Formats: sequence, C-alpha cells, structure tokens
Amino acid sequence: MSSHSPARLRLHDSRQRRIVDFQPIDPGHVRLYYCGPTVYDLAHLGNLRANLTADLLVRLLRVLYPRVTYVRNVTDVDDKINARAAELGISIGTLTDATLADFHADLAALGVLPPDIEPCATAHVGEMIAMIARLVEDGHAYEAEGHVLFSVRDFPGYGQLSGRDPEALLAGARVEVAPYKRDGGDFVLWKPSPAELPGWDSPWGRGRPGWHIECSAMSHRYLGESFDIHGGGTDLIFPHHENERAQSLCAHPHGEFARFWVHNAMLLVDGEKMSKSLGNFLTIRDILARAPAEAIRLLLMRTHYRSVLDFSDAGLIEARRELDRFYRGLEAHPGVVAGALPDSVLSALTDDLNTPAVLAAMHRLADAAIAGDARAASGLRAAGAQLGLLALDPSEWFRGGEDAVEIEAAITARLEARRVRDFARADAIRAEWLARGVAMEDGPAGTTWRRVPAGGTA
RNA sequence: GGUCCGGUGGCAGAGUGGUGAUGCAGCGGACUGCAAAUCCGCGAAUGUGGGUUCGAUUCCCGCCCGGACCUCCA
Repeated sequence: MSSHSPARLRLHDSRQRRIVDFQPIDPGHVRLYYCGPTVYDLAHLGNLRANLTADLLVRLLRVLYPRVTYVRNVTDVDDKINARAAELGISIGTLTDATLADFHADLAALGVLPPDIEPCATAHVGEMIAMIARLVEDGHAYEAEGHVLFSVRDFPGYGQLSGRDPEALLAGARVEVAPYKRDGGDFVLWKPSPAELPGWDSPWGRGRPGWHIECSAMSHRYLGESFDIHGGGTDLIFPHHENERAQSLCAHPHGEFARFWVHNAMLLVDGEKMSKSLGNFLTIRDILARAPAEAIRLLLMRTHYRSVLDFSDAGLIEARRELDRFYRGLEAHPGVVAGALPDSVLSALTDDLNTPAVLAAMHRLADAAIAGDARAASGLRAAGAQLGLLALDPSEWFRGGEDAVEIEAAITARLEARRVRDFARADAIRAEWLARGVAMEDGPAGTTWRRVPAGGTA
C-alpha cells in the first residue's frame, strides 16, 4: 500500500517520464484536454480504455479539487471520414452525427461520464485558421503548393515530449517526403480541398485543416494558453501530441500548453495488437453483447493504465467473479448507502491511478462486509461509486433479466424432486439451468439462484 | 535499424533496498443429499549473467525474450 498522503495526487508525466506531484496551475480550477474520437466508425476497446482512463482521472480530480473542466474533442473532418461516407454512400454529416451518437451511447453504457465540453472540429475552423495565420506570420509555418506546413526546424523543443532526437526528426518519414516540404519532418497545418470534399475558405485558398491543429485551436479556445493535463493513448505521443505541442507553444510563446501529459498503454486482444488498420478490433458493442457492462469496466481496471492489457474472455469471466464477491458484500447489508471514500481506496487512486491496488482494497472491504461489518459495506459502496462500479442492486446484478418466473418454477419443481429424494432429477434440473447461465444454490433459508456466464462452471 | 517500455506463483496483476499485495484457479477441512455460496487452513513467483550493498525482486551494466512508437491509430 502506498504511504503517501491520500489526498495528494501523484501522476506519471509522459514528458518527464516519471511520476511527479500533480500541481494544478489554479488549485481552484483544474483543466484537462483529451483527444476524442474521429467519428467514422464504432468505438473499439482501445478507445474505451483511453476514455475510461480519462473518466477515472476526472472522477478523482473532482474529489480533490473544487472545479474541474474536462474537454474532449470530436474530430469530424478527416480523410477517413470522407472515405467512409463515400463507401457507405451517405453524406459526411449523416455519418459523423450517427457515429457520434453511437459513441455517446457506448460510453454511457460503460458508465463513462461525459466531458464538460465536447467541441467539434468543424465548428472551430475559424480558430484553426487564425492560429495557422499567426504561425505563418511569426515564421513558424510556410505556404507551399497550396499547403501550409509547420517548420519543425524552427522549434527547438521539438522532440522533447516524445523523447526523440530533433535532428533525426528533421529527416521525417522513412518512406515518403512530399517535395514541397523544407524538412521531411514538417507537417501539414492546412491542405487544399477539392470541391467534392469538405472545405473552408482561407487565406491559402479553399481547404481543410491538418490532423493536429484542431486540438491546439480548441484546447486554446476552451482552456487557454496553459492548462493542466493533456491525455490520450501512447500511440498519440508521436506525432500527434508532439506536433500539437509544437504548434501551440509557437503560437502562444508565453504559455506552457499542457503541464502534465497522461498516456495510457495499448490494449491487445488475445495477445495481438488491435488496430483499425489491421481490422481486428473489437468494438464496445461486441463486448457489451457478451458480458455485463460493469464486468468490462472492472476488467479494464484490473491492469494499471500504463501497462499493456491483454483482453480475453477468461479475463472477462474473472472480472465477473470479482464483481460477484463485491456484490455479496453489499448483499450482506441491504440498503447500505455510500459513506466516506476509504483512505485505502483514495490513496491507491492518488498513487498514479493504481486501480489494481484499489481493487485489492475493495476485496478487503468486501471480506469485512461479508463478515458483518456494515461500515466496510458502506465504504465498498463508496469505492464503487468513485470507480463507476457497483451501481446495481445486488439482486439486479445476480438475478436481473426477464425469465425469473420460469426460473422460479424450475426451482419449485426441483424442490419437490428433492423432497421425494429424487436427486437425479433435482441435479438434472440444476445442470440444465447452469448450462443456461443460472446457478441454483441451496441454503438453510431455501434455494436461491443467480446468473453466471452461460455454460459456465461457476 | 533508431527510440522507448516491460519480463513477478498455473493464470491475471500490484508494491517494495530488509518477513513478496490482491484476484482467479488448485489442494485439505467445516457446511451440503451432492453441489454452490460462506467459513477455516495449505501449497505456489521476482527471465538470465555480472556489479554496487551488510542485504537486490527493487539500483547499475551486459544478454535473452516480449511489446510500443518511428507521420492512419486510444
């Protein structure tokens, strides 16, 4: 167990590559920005991991500080969107609206709280153009063949976030370097857009923004030149965050952009990398069809956010069993309400979001609650509320669903079989229902039932 | 090839310069018609070779293995 003060947040900062004390710029108002979805397809488990990490961080910050503003953008102008809309034969707006609605529904199903501000890129092109114009004016960017490019040579801090050698970055991509770039590492701020694709008038002609500028423009608009935390997956560190940082620091040289950078590690599925380009990604919807939402949520919290997580069905079943244990703790104290968040839970959370340690603390609370400790049950409830877990009534967790009448009838039939000591028949009924995902359990007070993974051995 | 991260019981997964959490699985016992749940108890791990140290799983170096990034990615 960590021994630091429970209310002092220690957080890993990617730029410094170490765990540091989190010091907000304004302790009265913590501000953070996360890179949100590009809305062209259903969200997958990797997206969920990033958004859940943000959710846990924001929930914790709200406990520690009086005011938190969490901004998560929506990328609704992008080449992948254009391609997808054309492929489906629908308008870009139809695609982005529908995808965003799906995204919201999926995250809500997982208990991920919405951000305070969710700006769309297409609503902030004016801010992007203004920022690009400023970069051009100050000599940090140049126009070439209708494109506007950021000059990485010009920014001495380039490479600092991702820990890369600036000289090597000047060379840029290994494969192709557009001929109009001064240095291979220069990246696009603005590019020309043909009539059939989304475009906006600009000082450089009709065009659309490059990938990175929207986050710089929108974080500035809503959080200012300097804010506390910027987050996302580790795969965004380079080039996306490195470029955002370069743009923002050059456009606003008196600001510090993001003070702390929080990045979650990638997720594997059965040991394999999951990515959109490989096409092997599991969507949030796929998994919701296979397991209770809280089990999915807990599964993701069983691994620290900075460690690679290998998603598997076995893990899902284990997560479900852990929740069984927690709900048994609550079931032992009907009507228990959340009390104060136990220090064991808070100190684990403030220790760089050590969720595995939080779960260990919750197991101790559940053990105590089952043994009769009402205060522990109350603490367990509070821990669950903090993590976005244990939101159900125990009876709903164990016995929710629609076939309760049929199950009760089977139990009655089985009790009769037991009464006449026809144990073969009693066992057959129990086995049949277990295969259907219902475990029948005989106790001193009669027979109860609960749901288990279908075909399971629980 | 370059940069970075990591290797902990059967599996999952934390922490720590000095008795190595927690969960799942397993084993023994209580309870049960038998199970389940619950309770009591048990076994089980720091990739490898060096170095620093009174002491290393932890710090340093080499090696082996895995992963990430290197301009689509959460």
